[in-house]
Amino acid sequence: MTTLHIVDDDEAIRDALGWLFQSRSVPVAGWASAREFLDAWTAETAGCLLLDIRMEGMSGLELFDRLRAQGCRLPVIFLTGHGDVPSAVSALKKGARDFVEKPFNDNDLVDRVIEALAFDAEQRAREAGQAGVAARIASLTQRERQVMELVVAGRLNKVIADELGISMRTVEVHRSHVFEKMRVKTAVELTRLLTSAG
Amino acid sequence: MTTLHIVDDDEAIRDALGWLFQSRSVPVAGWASAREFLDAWTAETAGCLLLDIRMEGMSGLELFDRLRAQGCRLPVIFLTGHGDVPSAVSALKKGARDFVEKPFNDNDLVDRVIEALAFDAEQRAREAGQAGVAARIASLTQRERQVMELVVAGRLNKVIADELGISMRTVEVHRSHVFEKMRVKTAVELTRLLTSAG
DNA sequence: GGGGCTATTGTGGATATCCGCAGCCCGTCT
DNA sequence: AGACGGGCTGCGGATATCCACAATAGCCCC
Repeated sequence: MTTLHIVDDDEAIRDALGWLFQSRSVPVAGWASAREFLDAWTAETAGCLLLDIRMEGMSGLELFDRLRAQGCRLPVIFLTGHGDVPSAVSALKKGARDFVEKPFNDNDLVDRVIEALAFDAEQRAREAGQAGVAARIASLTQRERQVMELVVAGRLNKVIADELGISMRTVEVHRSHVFEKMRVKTAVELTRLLTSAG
Repeated sequence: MTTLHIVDDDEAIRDALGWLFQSRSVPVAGWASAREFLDAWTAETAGCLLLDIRMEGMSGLELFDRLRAQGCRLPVIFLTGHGDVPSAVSALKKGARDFVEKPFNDNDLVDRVIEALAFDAEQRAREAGQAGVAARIASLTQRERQVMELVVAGRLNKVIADELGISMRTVEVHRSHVFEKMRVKTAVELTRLLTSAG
C-alpha cells in the first residue's frame, strides 16, 4: 500500500507524526529502527519514507544508502534536529527527495510528504508499464531477441538474415513471433515500446 | 567557451577564486553583480556558474530564478557565508547543482566545479544532437510533418491516406521526402530519432 | 509571365514484408 | 519411443513499400 513509513527511534515522535498524518488521511507505518525497515522492505513497498537522521545504531543516512544499494527507489524525506548544510546537500545530491529540519511546520511537512507520495505513485505507474514490457521480452527465445534487436536497429530482413547467417524466411518467422509476443503489429510500434522503456 | 562564471560583488573574493581556478587551468570570468551576468548571458554561454547568495541588489537566488525563467540550463553552484538548510534544500530542489558554504575547502570546490563543467559539456552535446533534429523537422512542410507523425505512430500508408483524405501515392511522396529531409532510410530509424530527442 | 515551392495523383515495376502450408533436425521431458 | 518446443528452410501468394517518370494546380516572388 501507499504508506508513509516513519523511521525514528523516538516513540514519542513516531506517535506525534502518526497522529499528524492520520488526521490528514495519510496512511502511516512506524519503524523503531533503520534495521527494522531495512529487513521488512520489499520491492512492493510503496509510498514514501520519513527518516530521522540521528538514531541509535544505523543512522538515517546509512539506511538511505543501503536502500538505494538494494534498488529501493522510494522517495526519502530526511528529518533532522540539527541539520548542517553539507549533509543536506550531499543527501539531496545522492537522490533524497527532501530534507527538513526540526522543528518543522506541520502543514509544510504534510505538503512535502503528499508531494512525495504522488511522485512515488507516478513513478510506479511508469515502472508498471515497463515491467510489462520486460516480461514480454523475457518470454522471447534467444534467437527472437537477437532478431528483435536488429529489427529495432532498423535493419531489413535481408540484412538480418545475413548477419545471423540464416535464411530470410527464418528471420520472417522469428520476426512474426516477436511481434506476436510483444503484442505489436509493426516494427515502429516495437521501437517505440523499447525506446520509451529504455 | 566553457568557462567558470563567478558572480560575486566582492572583488577580493572574485580575485581569490580567479587565482584558484586559473591555477587549476579552469577558464574564469568574473561578474560584479547579478544584473551584469543576467544581461551578458546568451544561449551560447557554456560552462558553469558560481553564485554568491548575498549580494547588493539582486541576490544569487533571484538571479538563479531569472536565469531558469529565461531558459538558461547552466549548472549553478551556490556559495554562501551563512547557509541555512532550508534555503540550500530549496535551491537544490529548484535545480541548482550544488550548494557550498564558506569557508570552503579549495580542492573540494574545484572538484565540484569540474564536475559541473563536465555535466554542462555532456548536456550540450546531447542538446546539439537534438537541435540538429529540430532543424530538420523545421525544414519539413506542414503536410510532411503530418505524415511523419502518423508514420512514427505506426500507421500504414493506406491508413494515413485515409486519415488525411488523400491518395496513397501522395502519402508515399511525402513519406519519401520526410525520410530524405530527416536523413533516415526507414520508419524505424525515424522513430528512434524522434523518441530519443523527445 | 516565368520560375520555384507545395500539394496532389496516376502508372508501372522492383523490393520488402507478411503468412499459411509443409517438412526437417535436435534436445528435453514423459 | 513419442510428444513438444525451438530453430531452420522452401514455396507461393497477398500486401506494402520504394521509386522513376509524368502531369495538374495554387501560391508567391521577381
